[in-house]
Amino acid sequence: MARPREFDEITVLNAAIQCFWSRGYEATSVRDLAESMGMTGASLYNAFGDKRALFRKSLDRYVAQSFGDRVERFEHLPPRQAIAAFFDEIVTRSLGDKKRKGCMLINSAIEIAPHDRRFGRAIADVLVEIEQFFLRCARAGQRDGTITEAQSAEDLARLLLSTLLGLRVLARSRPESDLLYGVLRPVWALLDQP
Amino acid sequence: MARPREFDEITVLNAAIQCFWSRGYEATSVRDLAESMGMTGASLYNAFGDKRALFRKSLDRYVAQSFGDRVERFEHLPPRQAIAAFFDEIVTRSLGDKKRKGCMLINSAIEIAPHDRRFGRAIADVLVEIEQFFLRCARAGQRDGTITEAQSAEDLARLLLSTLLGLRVLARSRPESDLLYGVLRPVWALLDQP
DNA sequence: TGCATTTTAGATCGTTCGATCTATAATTCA
DNA sequence: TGAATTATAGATCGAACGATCTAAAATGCA
Repeated sequence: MARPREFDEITVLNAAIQCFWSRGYEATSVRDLAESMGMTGASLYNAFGDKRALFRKSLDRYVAQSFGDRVERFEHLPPRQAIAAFFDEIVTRSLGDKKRKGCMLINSAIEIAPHDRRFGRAIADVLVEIEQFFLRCARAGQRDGTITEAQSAEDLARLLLSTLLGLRVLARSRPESDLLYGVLRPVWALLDQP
Repeated sequence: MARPREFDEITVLNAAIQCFWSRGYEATSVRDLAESMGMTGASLYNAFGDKRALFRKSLDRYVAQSFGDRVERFEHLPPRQAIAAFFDEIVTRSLGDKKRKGCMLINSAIEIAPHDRRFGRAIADVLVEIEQFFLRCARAGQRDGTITEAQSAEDLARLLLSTLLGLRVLARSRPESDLLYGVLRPVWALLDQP
C-alpha cells in the first residue's frame, strides 16, 4: 500500500519511556523525544498523534512491563512469599537506581494525574489493580495461615499499597538501605503476628 | 533611601506558594506567578532573583508553615496522641483537598529533587526532620507504655514516615475515606500491640 | 530642593515550545 | 509501470517561555 515505517514501534516507545521516566512529562520536550527515539518530529507526530498521546502510550507500556510482569512472576508463589518478593524487588531496584528515576507510574500520579481527568482515572485504576493483587495475597495468606487474621485482608492490602508508594517516594530522595528496610520490618511483623 | 516596595512579601509569597503547589514547578510560568502575585515580571525578578530562587523561597515557607506548625501544635501532646492527631489531620486535609494539590513538599520530592542537587538535599533534610519528630514520639511512647516495644523506635519512625508519604500520594489519585483510614488501621494496631 | 537609590510598568530580548507544512522517498496494488 | 498511499526529512509556524532593558515614579538624605 504505502511506504513502510523505518522504526520499530517497541524500540522507539522504550526510548520515549526512558525520557518521560527520567524527566517527567513537562520537562521532556518533543525535540528530546524525537532525538532519543531516532526520528524526526514529523514522524513522531504522524505515528503517535501528539505529545500527550505518546506519553499515554509510554505509560501504558511501562505499567504493563513493570507491574504486570512483576505480578505475573510472583502471583503463583505462596502468598506471604509473593509479598516479600514483591517488596524485596522494589527495594533492590530503588537502591540500585543511580539516576533516581523512581517509578514512572507514581511520578505520573503526582505530576499529571491531578491535572488531567483521563490520566487521573487511568492511574487510579492501576493503583486499584495493585491493591487487588495485595488483597489476593492477603486473603490467600490468611487462608493458609501465613498471614495474620488480626487485621482484615482489605486493610492489609491498603497498608501494603501505601507502603509501596511511600517506599518509592522515599527512595527518590533518600535511597538509604537502612531506611527502606526499616520501613518494611514493622510491616513484616504486622503480617506475621499470630 | 529609595522607593519602598508596594507589595507585602508574605502576601505575594503566599500567592507564589499557591501557584507552585497546585501546578508544580515546570508547569508554572513566570507570567502565571507575576499575575497571581499582583506584580510585574520585572518586580518579581528584582525582588526574588529568578524563578528557581522564588520556588525555593516558596517551598521553605510552605514547609515552615505546614510541617513546622503541625509539629509545634502536636509535639507537647502525649506521644501516642500526637501521632494520631498528626495523621488525622493529614487524612482530613487530604479528603477535603478539592483541587488535589496534595503536599507541596512531596510533590517537589518527586518533581525536582532528583534533578537538582540543592533542592534534593533540602527536601531530604525535611524528610529527616519529619522522621525525627516521629522518632521522638515513638521513644516517648515506649517510655510511657503507650507504644509497643516489639519494634524499635527507629523502625516505627521509618514506617510512620513511609505511611505519611504513601497517604499523600494515594490521596492525590484516590481520595477515598475508606482507603486512607484503612491504611492507618493496621498501623494503629501495630503501635498498640503489647 | 536636588541627588542617589530602588521599585515600578511596559515593551521586548533571544530561545524554545508543541505542532505543522512542503516536498521527497518508498512501498503496494492494479 | 503508473497511480495511490504513507513515511520521511527539514524548514518553519505562532505562541509561550525565562529573563532583561528602558524609562518613569517614589522615597530618604543632603
